[in-house]
Amino acid sequence: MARRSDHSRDQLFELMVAAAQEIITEEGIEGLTARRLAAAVGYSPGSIYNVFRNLDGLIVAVNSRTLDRLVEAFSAIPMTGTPEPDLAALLDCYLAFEEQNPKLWSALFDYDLREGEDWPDWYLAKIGQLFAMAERVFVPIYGPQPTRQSRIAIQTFWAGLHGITSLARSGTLKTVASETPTTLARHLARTYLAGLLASASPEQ
Amino acid sequence: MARRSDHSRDQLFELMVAAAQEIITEEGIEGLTARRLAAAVGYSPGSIYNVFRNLDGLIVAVNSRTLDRLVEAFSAIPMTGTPEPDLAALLDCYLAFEEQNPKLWSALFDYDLREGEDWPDWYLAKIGQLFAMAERVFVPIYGPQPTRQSRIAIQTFWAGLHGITSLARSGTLKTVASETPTTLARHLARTYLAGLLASASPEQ
DNA sequence: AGAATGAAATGAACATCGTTCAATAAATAT
DNA sequence: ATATTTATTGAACGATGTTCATTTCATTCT
Repeated sequence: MARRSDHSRDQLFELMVAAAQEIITEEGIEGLTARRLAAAVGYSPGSIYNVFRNLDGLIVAVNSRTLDRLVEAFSAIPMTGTPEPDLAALLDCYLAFEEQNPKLWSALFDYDLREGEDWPDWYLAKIGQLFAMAERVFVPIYGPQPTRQSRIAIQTFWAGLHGITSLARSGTLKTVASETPTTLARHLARTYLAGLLASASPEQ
Repeated sequence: MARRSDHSRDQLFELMVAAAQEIITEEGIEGLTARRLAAAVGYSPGSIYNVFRNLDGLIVAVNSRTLDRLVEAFSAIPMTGTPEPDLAALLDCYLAFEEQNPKLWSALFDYDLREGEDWPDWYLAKIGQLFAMAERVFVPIYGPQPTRQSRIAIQTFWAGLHGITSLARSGTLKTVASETPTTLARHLARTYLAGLLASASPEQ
């Protein structure tokens, strides 16, 4: 039993990423095991390692596609030029995406690579794209060229947002916070932006 | 070989939590395995399950102690009554604690219980204590009684802070952000507080 | 056509892991 | 001294990710 050539290497890659995505979508990343994926694609466990260095490589591939979809969703948001509604729109898009893809989202942000593995550079660059999209919100404040201040602003806001949603996911927030993540996130957006405008105003 | 009675149940609990804490401190939570811990305390793997329902129970116990130390550190901060320096002091304490206990911190905030397990109520109550300590910062703004607004404020700020440090830990921030987590955290503290004061000011 | 080559696919094997539980031995009660 | 209780064990179970010698097919060469 060998050398079937039912699929090319590229087809096999596609097949496995698609199957992995489906498993994660339905059962979460804990459901993704080598034997389970092998059964799903009709190959043996060993074959996975002909295509990916290890399971982390597969997860990187799945996450990469999720990131692509997120970038796409972000880029579809028109900027009005007024920071408040633009930030709100970005926020709503972010929260909606997370709500519609909870398990894929967890794989994206709650999963740590095994010891010794690192996110590849092209993967991190993709996250950079996400920030570039988001940074458009601050153009009215900092101008069209990204500056140190505008980068700090978007990174801080996004990290803050990530904190709210990740604590909500882990269940920590639920018992400590009386409000929904969405409420907290909107509050953060409004308040943080107000603070930015206050700091960037002529008086100071 | 059985029934040694070298230690009482309580002593055994103490022994195991201490050993687990040491292992986590040095090698992180991945280093904590049943056989490894058993060897460290001089008992068999099975004995762990006479004291704890499973390894998650042990991790809860270790985290609980870390939380106690954090609450203690928080309560040692004197409040001046001016939000800006008070929030800065709280922030510095938080960041210093994390820096001094990186692996214990990860066990506290980066670890998810296995499927089916939940953080016990008394554990979540301890996290509530932490918030109560932090909420003191906003007394000058919202008054001595916790209100919906003051709770939203501290939860949002803390979640935001958590987001910055957790992204930094996972390595995501490093490649995307040009600034250190401390810089972003201080920026968040200043800006968010400015936003709060602007929103709470008479004009609006 | 037939033999040689090369690559794709396998699946048993290895070293782990958390957890269980019948067996055992020591402490205690009778 | 005997019986009872109970703490402790460690082998066993079913998982896990990963490896790699072996197998088998498709291709190429003669």
